[in-house]
Amino acid sequence: MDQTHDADLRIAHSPTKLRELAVDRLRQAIISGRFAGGSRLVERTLCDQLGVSRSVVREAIRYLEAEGLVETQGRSGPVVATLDWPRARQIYDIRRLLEAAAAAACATRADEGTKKRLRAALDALKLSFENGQPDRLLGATTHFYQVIFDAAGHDIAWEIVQRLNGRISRLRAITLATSDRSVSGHAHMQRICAAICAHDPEAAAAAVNDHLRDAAEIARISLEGQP
Amino acid sequence: MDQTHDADLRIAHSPTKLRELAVDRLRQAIISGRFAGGSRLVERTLCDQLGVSRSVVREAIRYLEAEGLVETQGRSGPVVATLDWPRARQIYDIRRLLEAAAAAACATRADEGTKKRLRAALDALKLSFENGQPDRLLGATTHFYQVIFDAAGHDIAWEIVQRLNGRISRLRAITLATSDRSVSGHAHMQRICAAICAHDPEAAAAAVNDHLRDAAEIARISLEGQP
DNA sequence: TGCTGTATGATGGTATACCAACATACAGAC
DNA sequence: GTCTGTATGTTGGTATACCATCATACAGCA
Repeated sequence: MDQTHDADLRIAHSPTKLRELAVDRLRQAIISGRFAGGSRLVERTLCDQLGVSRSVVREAIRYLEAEGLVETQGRSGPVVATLDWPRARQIYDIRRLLEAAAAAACATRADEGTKKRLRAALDALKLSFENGQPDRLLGATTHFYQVIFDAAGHDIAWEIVQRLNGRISRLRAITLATSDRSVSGHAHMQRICAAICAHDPEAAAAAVNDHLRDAAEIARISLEGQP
Repeated sequence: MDQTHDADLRIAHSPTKLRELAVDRLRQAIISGRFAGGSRLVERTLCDQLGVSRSVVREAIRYLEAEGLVETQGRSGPVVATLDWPRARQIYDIRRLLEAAAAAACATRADEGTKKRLRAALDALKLSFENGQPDRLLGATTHFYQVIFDAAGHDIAWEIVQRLNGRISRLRAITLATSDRSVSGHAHMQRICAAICAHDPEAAAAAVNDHLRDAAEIARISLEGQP
């Protein structure tokens, strides 16, 4: 029996569970700002909104708690996590370390396929800058960095970065779209792409560092309300 | 009414929930190897073992899934996560980035209190090396690094490192206790402590890098079975 | 009016019920 | 012995029940 043909028939993905749908829906609602930072997530209300039982809601909340998007204060129920500048700064710092390392690794090992995907992601990113929809901008940026992390083989770091990005999602939308920057977000990513395609890990890491430092400064102004 | 006295009466911590106890107990059982990598975690069996209902067990499993200690494969129930060398290497690499950054920040800002705590942690560590119990060794090492992260103000990085350490806990016990190292684990930490107390961030980061590189190599040999 | 006590409703924590799906054992036929 | 069909048991996913605790409203009293 030819093993190749067996593989074709394999059912690789199980049906999506209600729980998974609920987690995704809730995560999106938090990230999009529909549930603002500090707001209560009342289980029975969420049951009505999501159309599922409390079991599903509770399990979803446990996931999101572990991701840091939801906090459970001692004696009252779950609350959407809030974000102050000191914590945001930590998140930007960690991202800088992990993203710079991934860009450097990607620059070392990028093949033609990777470069092609990266340039395509950069084109899509340029379109979404022109388009002006923040969600598409976020999605395009995420995809750009995902290409880098995939090529670098940094799966676990990507998980961590995705989680951290979830926690600062509101900020990210603002910082990406901000036009009063000395160097645009798109220009930063062009530099990252160029350094990777030139197989220059140090330039790639430096470009990521610059990008994240800029973004962090805009975030700081946004959160602290003063330049 | 004196506000100071009000603060004394405040009930700061809510009673521990069954759910929290179950998470801790399960986490410890996984970390200690009682539930080996790859083994099934059957909900009803865990209910009997923990003496709680399925709700509590399920919610605990959701947390541990989000932490990466438990994996849920498509069509069968939760399994204790396994660890191969490529993933372990990623974890060591990420730890190196985060721990080196924390040590450098700690070296920059360490006050006398911090230095004192660090030296005390190092003394306790030396005792546990002599003592020979792996769990105490792990605990002492964790405490040493916690002092560093606290002083550095890197709370979020510490959360991430703790989680990553949970995933490689078996490996950590082995690498810490290994005696056929060119530089002992304790000696590495002495160097880290000395660099921090000398306010030398670069030396602190370099010492952490050396420590983690050594540990990663021992882990690789342990997982791949060849020097 | 302010304070206290009581009733009611809302909410989270936990236990249990129900069902579908899957795994395994067993009987019967060839 | 091998294969098929059926029965039974196990397990996960989801819904619901129960209870304790807390918050709020309201009534009564000084």
